[in-house]
Amino acid sequence: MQLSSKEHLGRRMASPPPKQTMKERILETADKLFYLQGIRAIGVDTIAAEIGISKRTLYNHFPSKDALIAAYLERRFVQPRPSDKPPAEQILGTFDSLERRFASKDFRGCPFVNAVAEIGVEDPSVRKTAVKFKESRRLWFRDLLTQLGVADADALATQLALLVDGSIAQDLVRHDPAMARAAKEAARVLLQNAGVKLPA
Amino acid sequence: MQLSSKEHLGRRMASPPPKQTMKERILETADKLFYLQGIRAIGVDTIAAEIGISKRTLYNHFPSKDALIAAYLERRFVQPRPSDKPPAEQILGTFDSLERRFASKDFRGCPFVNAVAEIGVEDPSVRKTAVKFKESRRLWFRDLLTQLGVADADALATQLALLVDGSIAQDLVRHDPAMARAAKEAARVLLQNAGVKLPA
DNA sequence: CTTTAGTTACACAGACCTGTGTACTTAGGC
DNA sequence: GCCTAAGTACACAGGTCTGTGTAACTAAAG
Repeated sequence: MQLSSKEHLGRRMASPPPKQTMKERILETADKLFYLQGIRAIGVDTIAAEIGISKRTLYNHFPSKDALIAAYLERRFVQPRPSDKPPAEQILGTFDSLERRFASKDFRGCPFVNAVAEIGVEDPSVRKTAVKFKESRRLWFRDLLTQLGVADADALATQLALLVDGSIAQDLVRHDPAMARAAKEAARVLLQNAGVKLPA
Repeated sequence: MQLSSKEHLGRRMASPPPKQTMKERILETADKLFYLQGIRAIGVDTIAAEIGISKRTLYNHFPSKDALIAAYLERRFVQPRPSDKPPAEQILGTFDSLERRFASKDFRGCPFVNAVAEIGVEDPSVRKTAVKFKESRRLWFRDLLTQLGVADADALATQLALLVDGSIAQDLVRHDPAMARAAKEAARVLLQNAGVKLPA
């Protein structure tokens, strides 16, 4: 079950490959379990056991489960990388990548929305992180729409964000990647209606 | 704290006003607490205490918490009543009523989506109920669109459902009724694009 | 009045969970 | 060879949760 003696990661800054820090190993495993099975469903013992470390070690890196949850959500927060593709293509590509993620059996909805549903009432910081994430994606849309010369880029960005979250929620319950295609078609109509010329 | 001696409901079929059956009282309270605070966050003790009954009584009406959860979700499943308003008005009215619900401080997202996020992994029946609900609303949209003579009513119904769930998810994290208005505007564009003539 | 169904009060088993305390081991750095 | 930092093993306190067992009570119906 545990293979702790076989590998000794966790040293600081070995010359070229620092491999993976213990903190990162914990976060990686917590991410997998929290996301796939739910934050409340997973105890710290389960996370430690999955890595093969003692619970004590986990608590030496994170003062509490709440801190681990916060770190999990912060780590999920990734900005989309700037791309040199045409803006319209980037926007519509969002729904293609959603469709790919929906097709995976490991997709379980939006981690931020799920976290709010699970513990949003008793931990307000979770909701704040979720808002930050939602807003960052909305602004990403808005920036691309502005590049396209769309008049009311702000309003349209919100609408596109609705389609993204709608398809995610629908896929969470239906497990149907077609939800991403439906969202893409709707997005296409909204973009065309705003005067954006779309390829093919 | 408990006022059990003051009221003695729970008799069977008194002539005109059966008032409220014990089972219904339990379900009503479970609904409030499960929805507002989360299924996992609320224990059966809390529900019993809130009504002022003993835990034993609760378990005499529901064999397990899982059964209570299932009944809670079934009870949340309400079909929209048939209306004589014009179909387009009914469709857009959906978003107005969403906006009203968002404005309430007691709105906490879609109970079915939340339930799937909370316990969907370990209780597959929850997801099945959620699918049933989502599909019933989609079909309600589809029927109205068919009445409007929309060609691909099925696809458009799916897209409208995405907007509904998207605005609910966004409001869950943002607490912003404007999400409903944004969804309504998007719906308007999609309907017009499908050839539906809209008032005002 | 007696029977019966529903309820209450309360204890408790068994599980699980977060977080801590403690003594031991291991591996580098100097 | 010694020191220090990190991890391990393991017990345990204190809390919560689901579900059950039991004896007493209450009210309605016959």
